[in-house]
Amino acid sequence: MWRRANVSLSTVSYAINGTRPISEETRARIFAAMDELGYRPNEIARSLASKRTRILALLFPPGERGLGITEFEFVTGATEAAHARGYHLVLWSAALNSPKELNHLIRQGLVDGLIVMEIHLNDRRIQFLRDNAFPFSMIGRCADSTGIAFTDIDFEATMRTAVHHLAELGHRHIAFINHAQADFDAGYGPAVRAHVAFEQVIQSAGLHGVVRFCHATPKDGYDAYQALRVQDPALTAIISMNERVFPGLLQAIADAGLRVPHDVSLVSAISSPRVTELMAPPLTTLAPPSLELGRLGVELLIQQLESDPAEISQVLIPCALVVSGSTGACRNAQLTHA
Amino acid sequence: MWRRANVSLSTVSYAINGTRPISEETRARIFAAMDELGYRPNEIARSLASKRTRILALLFPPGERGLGITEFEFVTGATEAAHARGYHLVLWSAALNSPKELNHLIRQGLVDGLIVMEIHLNDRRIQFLRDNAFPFSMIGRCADSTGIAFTDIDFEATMRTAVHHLAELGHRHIAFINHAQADFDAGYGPAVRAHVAFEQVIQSAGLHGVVRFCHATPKDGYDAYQALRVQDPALTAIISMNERVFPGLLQAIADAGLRVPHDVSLVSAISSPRVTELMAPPLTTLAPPSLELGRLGVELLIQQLESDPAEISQVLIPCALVVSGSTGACRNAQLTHA
DNA sequence: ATGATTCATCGAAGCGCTTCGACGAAAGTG
DNA sequence: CACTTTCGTCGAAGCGCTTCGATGAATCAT
Repeated sequence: MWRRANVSLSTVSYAINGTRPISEETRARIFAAMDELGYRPNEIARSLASKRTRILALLFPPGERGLGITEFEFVTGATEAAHARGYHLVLWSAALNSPKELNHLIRQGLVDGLIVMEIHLNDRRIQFLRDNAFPFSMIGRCADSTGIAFTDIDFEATMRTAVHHLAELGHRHIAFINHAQADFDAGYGPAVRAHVAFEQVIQSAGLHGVVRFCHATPKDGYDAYQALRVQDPALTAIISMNERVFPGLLQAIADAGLRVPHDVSLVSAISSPRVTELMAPPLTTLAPPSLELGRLGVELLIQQLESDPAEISQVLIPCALVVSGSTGACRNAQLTHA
Repeated sequence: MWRRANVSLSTVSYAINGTRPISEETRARIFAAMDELGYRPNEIARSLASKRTRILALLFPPGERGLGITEFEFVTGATEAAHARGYHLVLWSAALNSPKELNHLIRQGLVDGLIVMEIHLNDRRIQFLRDNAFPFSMIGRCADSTGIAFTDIDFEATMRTAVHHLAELGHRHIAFINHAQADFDAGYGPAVRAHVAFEQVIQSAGLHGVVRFCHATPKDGYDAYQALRVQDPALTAIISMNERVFPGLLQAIADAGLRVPHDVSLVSAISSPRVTELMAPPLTTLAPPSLELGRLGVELLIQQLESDPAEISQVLIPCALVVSGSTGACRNAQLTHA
């Protein structure tokens, strides 16, 4: 007990948590004793007594989409934000993304709330959490996200930036290579939203666009370029959601006797410049604000947890355009106008 | 209370934990009631009572070394292993890598043990944990790792694989591009061990080797190649620890009127094929067993925690050689022999 | 049969905190 | 100056489990 500072156990608690007023003199005595003895309150005991663990869980994506750097930065950003707010972050991985598994985990009472990522338009996990009124926030969003705190990429603004960048360089015929058809059909958020945004922006800018789904392999990238040329022979620029198709794309372009960016401009959407700068030429990239998204995922959850009438915020952030060696003036700006 | 199954609270506890024998019939009744009511024992309460939280912390590396995929896979592997063993994994990030911060965290009693990564030869964190007899395992190892559970890349075997691969192709003059001098001087494990291993393997194979430190930028890669050519004009192969130097390396080689792999072979050591396959040509790579290392970090810690006279294991795993387009037969195999 | 074991179960005492109600003492009110 | 407030502190009652010692029933050896 806290005979060391001549106060009762409860007084120590009040001093640490600021739950009740404590005289300046007593508080000082307590803190002095605390670090004299190197004392740290036991988190587990506090959690049990207060019914708040100050532990958050990040629901981890399953396998391997993209190169993982983006996801990794979510984790990094979230971890940092959590620490900054005095919370701990635990990782819950893929397999348990079924409602049943999820149920087991949240019933354990280990965490105060969840950050969910890799959201699909109709996500069973989200529906489950909502039904059970368990606190959570999303990195991404579903079809109907009313009343749910989330942060996501602003796909519309991002696509507008990409298309305008190309349009300013004189490109009129632009292709969009999306994730695989299966991802789109499964309602994977980025695949659907970027698709919709692309068509919208192309149309309102009066440009000519073609779209195509593509698996994340060089081989499929190669085939995709050939198919696209058939779909639109006047094609001079390509925006791709998946960085792994570029080797194939570049090869196909070279095989066609064309050069990047002289004949064809390339933009890598939603990927890390750390990766795309390795390619030759280094790719113009729309870099997602991954650290920020991770950070916000945590912030929005904590806000919801700590504000009395739970506040729900929704934040969209566009990707940053990093212009590099794969985009340039359209070779035949006049021709395509005709 | 557990009137639902007509047993006492303690009997339920024994049934769940297997702490004492329970008749088959009673156990069945208990489990039936459990999932009828959707009951999950409260982890926090168990932790408080049992003084074991079944939570492990992964001490996260700070900033940005490499492209992060390797580190990310540590995290993924560790998370999965932890779940498989019924543990939770929390992330503790960089800033708190000082002993003082670390002390605060472990005194909170939140975690049973630590997995530490990005180990330096003389790591203050390790010294601190050892002095305080706090359970931990390392991904990596320090100068004196006796009595500490760790898993690490087998740099010697890895380097042998790389050099032999090149030697079989006829290369006799091989360069090694290490991390930055500062990392080496700071005793960063991979930088030091790979370096030593390279020189050792080169010597015992009777080859000619040159080594060089290099910052992780294309610009420094470019300069490094030029300097290496001066150091050894007969150079025909380069092994680099850092994938980010390759664009510069490739550029410098092209500027010298040479081609990869026709004139110069390139090997990317300790990096992800997922990244190096994006380059042109795709790079021959020594892929670290990252998932496995993450998994083992957890396994070794748990083994230590659960075995009665704490067992300490140490496991080295070599990188896998993934041969790709950047290595080929040495152009002037005969010439260099002279 | 009878005492000695073993087996399955129960009740009670914590684990180290938070939080509620209470209680003196100092301060404000008419 | 008696009377209500406010302030700072204390003791005790849990939080939901694990674990220890104990108990009664069934099993075993003699």
